[in-house]
Amino acid sequence: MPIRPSLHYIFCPPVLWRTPGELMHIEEIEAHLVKSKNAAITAADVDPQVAQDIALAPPPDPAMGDRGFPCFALARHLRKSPAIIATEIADFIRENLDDNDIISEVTTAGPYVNLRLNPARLSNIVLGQALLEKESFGSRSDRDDRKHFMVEFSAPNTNKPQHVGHVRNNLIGDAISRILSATGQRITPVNLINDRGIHICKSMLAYELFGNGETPASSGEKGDHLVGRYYVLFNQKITEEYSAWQKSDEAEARFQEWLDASESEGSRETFFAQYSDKFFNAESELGQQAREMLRKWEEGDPAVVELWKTMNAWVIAGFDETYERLGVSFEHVYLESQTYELGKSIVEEGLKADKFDKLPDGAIVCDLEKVGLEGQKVLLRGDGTSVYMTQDLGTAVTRFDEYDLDQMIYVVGDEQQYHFDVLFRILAFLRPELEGRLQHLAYGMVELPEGKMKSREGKVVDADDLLDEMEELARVAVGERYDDLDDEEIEHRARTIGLAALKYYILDFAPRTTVHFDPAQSIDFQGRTGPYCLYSYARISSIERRLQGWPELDEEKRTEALGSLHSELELALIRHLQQWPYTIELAAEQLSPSRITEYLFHLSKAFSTLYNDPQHRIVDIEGPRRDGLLYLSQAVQYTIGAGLQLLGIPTLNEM
RNA sequence: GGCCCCGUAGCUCAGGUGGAUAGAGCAACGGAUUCCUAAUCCGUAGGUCAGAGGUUCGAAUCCUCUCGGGGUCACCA
Repeated sequence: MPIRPSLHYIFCPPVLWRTPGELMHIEEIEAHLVKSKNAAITAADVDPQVAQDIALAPPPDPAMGDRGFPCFALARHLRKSPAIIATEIADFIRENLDDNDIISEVTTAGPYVNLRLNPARLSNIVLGQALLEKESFGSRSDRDDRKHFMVEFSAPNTNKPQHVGHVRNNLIGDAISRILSATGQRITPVNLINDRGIHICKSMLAYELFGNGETPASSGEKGDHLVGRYYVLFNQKITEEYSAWQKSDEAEARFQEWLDASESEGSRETFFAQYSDKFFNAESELGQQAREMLRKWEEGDPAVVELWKTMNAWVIAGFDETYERLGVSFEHVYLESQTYELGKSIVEEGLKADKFDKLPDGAIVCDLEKVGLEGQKVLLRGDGTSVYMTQDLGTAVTRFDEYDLDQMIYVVGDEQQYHFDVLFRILAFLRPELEGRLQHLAYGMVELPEGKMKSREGKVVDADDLLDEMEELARVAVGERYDDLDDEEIEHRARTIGLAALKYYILDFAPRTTVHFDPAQSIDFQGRTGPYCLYSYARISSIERRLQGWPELDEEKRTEALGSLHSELELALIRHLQQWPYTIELAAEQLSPSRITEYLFHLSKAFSTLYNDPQHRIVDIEGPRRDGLLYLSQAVQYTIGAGLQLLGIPTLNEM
């Protein structure tokens, strides 16, 4: 994995253990290597830009060195073979090393130049920084180019409980907020609850018709689940109504009209499948009632508003419980019922500025050719009511104004990519200063073995059920290992382990990936998992207990201890820790928490390997190297803890 | 049909501006515990990176085409 020179990682300068003239930060090591490489290539009379473009990367085998780079690209400029150039460049670097340079060896392997770092120096710098920064190792608290990001995620509808798809959204949004925060940016995480609209009226109507006044209290059911049951019921009822209607003469007439008009050979099934929306809007009795309910809601009809308030309160209380269990939170929660009209004035303003057009029926549209796309987009209906786009335009502008934002990130499924493309273009068209300041973090859908989840049919993996199952599995696993734990401790461990398993599993997929989720066998506690990382962390705690705390040495003894780490397994861990700050940057740059899960597994794995190695049993080792190993373990623990923190996973000292 | 995403080991997935031998987990097979937690470790096996062209010293990665899967193209959200 090459280190990207474009990463502008800047550490807060540690105040301790600095010897004058010594390299002190991880970032300075990288910068020094890049400088040496660039100087040598430039000295060979090559354009500095060419030198800059050649990236340093760890060689395939650590035995070859810490960093290396190829010389192929120089052959063209120097008219010599890459291998000869590599030799000359290696010679130059070697001859120009400072006294006591951290680069301890320069070698070539054919056309590659490889640089080795002095292990004792590397160990002192990397571990020194980790031990100083502790749980915030790799994080920045501030930066010169600090920006204010708002991250919008979750955005549930109040007609049903949340499922795994929402869980993925919640976890990605939460982790990205934490990760960006760790890079020193200012983050405002927000939710936007979709609490109004025809889909909300569906569950309300079903409840009104069939609910018999039951409540979460009377039924003992969580509010969002109760409401979700009526949403499913509504869809059952309308499916029944539709099936019955399909046998009517009128339906037959519609079918014939379609056949004649389209000259298609489609079957009845295809026709009725695609006609269902029209049926809902034009023929359905239930559809008629739902629309009537929406109309009354918009008019402020007291009875409808009262029902709406009651049911939404149930759902939102249910959501709060789920968020609490998941450990995600928001700085501000927007309700669509309070924001859905925000965009109207902005659309009007665009019309006055001649950017939008008015259709004969009064609808205001944007000609998408003006923003580099085709077709047109309705921004406001002819009757003056708003559409999704209206509210998104309004909330975006309002947020930039109210929060003094630099960037806005929407965590929304990739099915809405086109919508956000259009939204961002129209926003930039209206407000040129917003150009490039909005991002859509699009993530793939979560699919079940039997296909897509269907909330309307209740074919979903429910978020609360999933959490329950994870905890139960963890409870069993804990129970198998200990028989002397009190219930409270078992519960605590089961909750943490179950949550770790779920979060790690979900976040280990790159966001773009469509997740194929098999509830029966997807989540494991073995191998590359959250519990695996927790386990490494807990083992280090057990070393601390066994050895009665971490060493506290003076600077000289400590330097000696850290400098005594020299085996391949020890150096492998130190090199992993060296990568940690860059890993956070990379995860932030790519908006991908999976960079963190990946890193944590590799780090935990490297630690487990050392831990199991007979030559590295700390209890069997004495003197400075024992202290060195203890410091190393402590640094690894800080880092695993820091990483899990970015994923929203709490740690355990015993599992 | 237009646009977007994807196709890598039996399964699920990684793979940074193109660089050295394409990785991991699970599953399979074989080992390791008088020991700091076996939710562990070590090893074996498993790949025409969908296919074909092209660019390049060098392609899983960039370009073109083909095939296959998904999404989207509403006055829904």
